[in-house]
Amino acid sequence: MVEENKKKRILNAALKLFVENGIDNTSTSLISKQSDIATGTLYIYFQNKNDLINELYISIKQEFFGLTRSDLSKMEFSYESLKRSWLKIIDWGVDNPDKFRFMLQFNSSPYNTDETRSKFAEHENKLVEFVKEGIKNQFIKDLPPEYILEFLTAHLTFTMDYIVQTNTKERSMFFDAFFEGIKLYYTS
Amino acid sequence: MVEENKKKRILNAALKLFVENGIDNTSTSLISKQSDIATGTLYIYFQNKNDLINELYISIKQEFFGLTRSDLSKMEFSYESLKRSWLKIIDWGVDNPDKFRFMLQFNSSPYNTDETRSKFAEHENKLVEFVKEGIKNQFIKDLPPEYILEFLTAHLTFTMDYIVQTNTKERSMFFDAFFEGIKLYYTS
Amino acid sequence: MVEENKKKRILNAALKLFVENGIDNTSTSLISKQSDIATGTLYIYFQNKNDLINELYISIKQEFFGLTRSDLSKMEFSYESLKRSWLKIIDWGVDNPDKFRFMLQFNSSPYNTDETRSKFAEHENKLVEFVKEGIKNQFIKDLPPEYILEFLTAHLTFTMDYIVQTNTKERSMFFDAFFEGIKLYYTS
Amino acid sequence: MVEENKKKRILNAALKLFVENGIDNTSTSLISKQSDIATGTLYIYFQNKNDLINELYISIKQEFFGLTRSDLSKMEFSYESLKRSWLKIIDWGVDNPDKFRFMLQFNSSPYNTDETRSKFAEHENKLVEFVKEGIKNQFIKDLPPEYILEFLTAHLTFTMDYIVQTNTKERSMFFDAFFEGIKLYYTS
DNA sequence: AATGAATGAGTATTCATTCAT
DNA sequence: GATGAATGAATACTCATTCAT
Repeated sequence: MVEENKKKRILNAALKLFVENGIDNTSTSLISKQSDIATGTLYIYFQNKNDLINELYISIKQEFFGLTRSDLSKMEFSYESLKRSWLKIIDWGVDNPDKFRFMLQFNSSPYNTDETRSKFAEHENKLVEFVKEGIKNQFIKDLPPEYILEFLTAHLTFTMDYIVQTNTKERSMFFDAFFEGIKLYYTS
Repeated sequence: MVEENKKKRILNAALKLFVENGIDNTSTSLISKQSDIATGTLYIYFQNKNDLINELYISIKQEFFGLTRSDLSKMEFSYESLKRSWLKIIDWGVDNPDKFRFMLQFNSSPYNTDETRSKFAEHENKLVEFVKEGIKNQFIKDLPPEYILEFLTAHLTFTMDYIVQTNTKERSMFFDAFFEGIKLYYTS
Repeated sequence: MVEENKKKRILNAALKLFVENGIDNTSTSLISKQSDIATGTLYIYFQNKNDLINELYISIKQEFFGLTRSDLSKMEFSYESLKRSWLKIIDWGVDNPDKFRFMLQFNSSPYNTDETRSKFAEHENKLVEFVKEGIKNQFIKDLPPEYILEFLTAHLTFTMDYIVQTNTKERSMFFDAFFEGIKLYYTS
Repeated sequence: MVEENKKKRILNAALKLFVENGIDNTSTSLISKQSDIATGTLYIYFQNKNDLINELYISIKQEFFGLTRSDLSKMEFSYESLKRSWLKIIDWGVDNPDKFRFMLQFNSSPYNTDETRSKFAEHENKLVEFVKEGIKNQFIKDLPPEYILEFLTAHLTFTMDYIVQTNTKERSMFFDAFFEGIKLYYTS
């Protein structure tokens, strides 16, 4: 009987070590040791190191996208709805700093291939639609939707970082610093 | 006489390979080959691989900070002055995509230690002063200056990326998307 | 009750895989998979991989020697009797190319130990007697009987190979090419 | 300066170990140890283990074919000329039992690919021509030339083996056992 | 200063075998 | 008997670094 528990242990150990020392400076044997399994056991649960890295990333990214998936399908674009999602993500990042750091690390690594990216195309499309609606309804500026999404991601990322490092309780002002940059001021 | 030329060749080859394949997937022997020198020669110019990586980063980061150094000391905070610096940096990034990519890669890698960061404390302080002045003079919101600087960095980074990838000529709208997020709207 | 059927399945799968990929490039786990049994089950029927290899060889060699066993005990040496046995063996090899190939592979491998060879001493002795009779009765040249037997084996082997590869129907000429080499021409 | 001597040492150690324990039961680290070099040094001289195996085979096979190359181009087919070549090969095999054993081992291994075989096509063709001439001039039977060559090879192989094992001085009778099998008896 | 052959610790991965269920 | 997850020693190969020339 495959112990799902053991796979979890491997992924947890890998996450911790990857964030601490970098992916390439973490040997599979160290992961095994930290998971309290034999070197060969890792290869029962993962075809190879690359697979482990990818599976870890995908599971985290899915969790990440899962945070806002339900909101995204129902909600209409508004300051309030966007802010609610934004806060959810920030809270998750503050609670899961390793997962969040690993995502960053993976994104700017050679492990991040087109193939991996394509796995999340569907969700990306939904996000684009969401932003387009905001533009059409004149809530936000007519910037390229992809630009706005990358702005959102970058803003979330460094804000999360800042909150974790300074341990501040501040949230609203940070969100506004983003939103006021993209919002459309009515010209009468 | 140490041939400064040869050192440059090594750094150039390293930069190219690091960006293409990642730092850890680039062997020193490959760098040597691409630099048309013997494997041992690299170790005349650099103590070890780590040194080479750090020196490369430092030289690029210095070039990067150098872009705005003179401006920073003379100028007073204003929309125009900030925008001018912002544009300089964007232009540099568009002209030197490898340098810019490497900076990103390095930043989110285990090579980025406190020691490396401390090398640029002076310049960071100047930037903080610059921002504080903007806050004091009520040009921009009373956010933590460090937060604003990280915002600026993040915004520059992803905007540069976006510009490089889409090859767009647009600039002003992107800068405004940042500036309107932090600017202070007078309440009379 | 040990399922003799299951053991057969293992041996058949092993034979096929050994011939296809070589003994050392065939893992016991692959043999298990091809036999539709669990990895551990193989070790109920065989003490270890070495045992499996040896048992497979012995069973095939016994089948091989069995082809001519009855003939050998009754018959007197003659061109006809030798040819009949020779043809039987060729036919068997053409019908069982995998068994024949595996015998070759095993023979020139480090698995072929003195211990294995000694298992067939009795049959070898009978063969020697058969050849000695042919020499005594002046049918064949006075060469060392062991030499003649190895000649016979070598000739059978490469001829079988040639027949399998070219798919020829020719037989007699090939046998004669051997027999005329060892037959004694009467000098009156 | 590449020490050709060191490469020789590796090839010699490999040959010895391959014959003793089989190719697959000989680790590259053992070869290094026996050659008195570091594990990594082997990979300066050979791209990988497979390369080492192939290069070893090719060098031996070339030596082997070299034995008779000059004879082959000048000589006309005759009992005497064939016998002279045959004796040269036997002598070489008796003097170089490891090389001869390795050739056998390699031939019936999965390392023997079409690519390797193709390397010697030219020499094989010359041999075929030589045999064809013998057939045309009615020295030997009208058997397929390829069959005759395989016969020759098989006969040389087991005869060499027999001579090495029994340490006999006999030669002529063995050659005749082959030649009388293929020679054409004139029918007037 | 420059070379590049040599080093050997370190890496990902395999696989025969065991044993609790 | 049967299972298959688990083991860990062993393997081919890499690569940062050294040093005699």
